[in-house]
Amino acid sequence: METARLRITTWNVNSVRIREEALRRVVREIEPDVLCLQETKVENSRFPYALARDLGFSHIFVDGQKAYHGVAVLSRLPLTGCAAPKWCNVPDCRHQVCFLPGDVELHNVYIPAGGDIPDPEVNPKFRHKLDMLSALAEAFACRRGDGARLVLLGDLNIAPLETDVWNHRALLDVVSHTPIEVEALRRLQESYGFIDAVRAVIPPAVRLYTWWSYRAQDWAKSDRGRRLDHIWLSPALAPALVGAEVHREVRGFDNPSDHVPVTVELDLARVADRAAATVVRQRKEKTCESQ
DNA sequence: ATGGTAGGTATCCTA
Repeated sequence: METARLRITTWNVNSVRIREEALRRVVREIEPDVLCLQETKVENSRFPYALARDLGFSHIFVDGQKAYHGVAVLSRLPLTGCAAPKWCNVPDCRHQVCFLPGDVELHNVYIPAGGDIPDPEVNPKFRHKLDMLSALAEAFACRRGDGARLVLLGDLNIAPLETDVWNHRALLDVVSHTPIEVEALRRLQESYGFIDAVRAVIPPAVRLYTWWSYRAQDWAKSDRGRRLDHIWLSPALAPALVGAEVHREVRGFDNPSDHVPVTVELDLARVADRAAATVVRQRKEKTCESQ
């Protein structure tokens, strides 16, 4: 019988070029079929393609720029329909969309960190963060109910739950956990009815972090983390969810990123015939175009 | 309460 299991991992790698050893170990230990990276910090022409191919990823989709941001999808499976949308009239490389076999539409997203001051009137970086979230929400709201098999993942730079930060009260006015951001993230999630795959597996009552500052003397001992990296599924794909993991141990690797990988495992045999979903989606796309 | 580290780039920006 044909295997329908799919392991998809997201990781803010904080420079793909300096992370070769950690990248090799992550792929060896996690064995993702699809590895989505953020903060690659490299132009496409200088991306380490040979390393990616050596790790078994023969399908590589990059959208990078010099020094800042940058996203990449490394895949063992063919990628089709690749696009790198831009938002808010900003040329940053922060979003990729592509299709995996099984009609799975993958969105690799890197939301702006937002700077230090949580006020959009005085801080343009915070304004940009909120604007990109609302622009994405508007785009997905237009498609709501189209039955697509969506995965939206990446560094969303927001920790929405009280248990997603080491101290809820202390972080209420710290960018990444302010009520205005949490509300903006909630609106994006609700725009299409996305399911938080990680919290569907690991209960919200459990403290869970994906990022620890480089500035701590001992990140593991102080454990002042935040859950900034997420994997969401559309309602049509949610029944395929069979597992989710946060790879905390990766923060303890030599020369680590400050973020750790997050993985979901999907079993596409658990979702309905994709031909039916495709028909619904095409009908909905026509509706949106005519508006 | 403050400042702490890391990566890329080219001397300071971003996270």
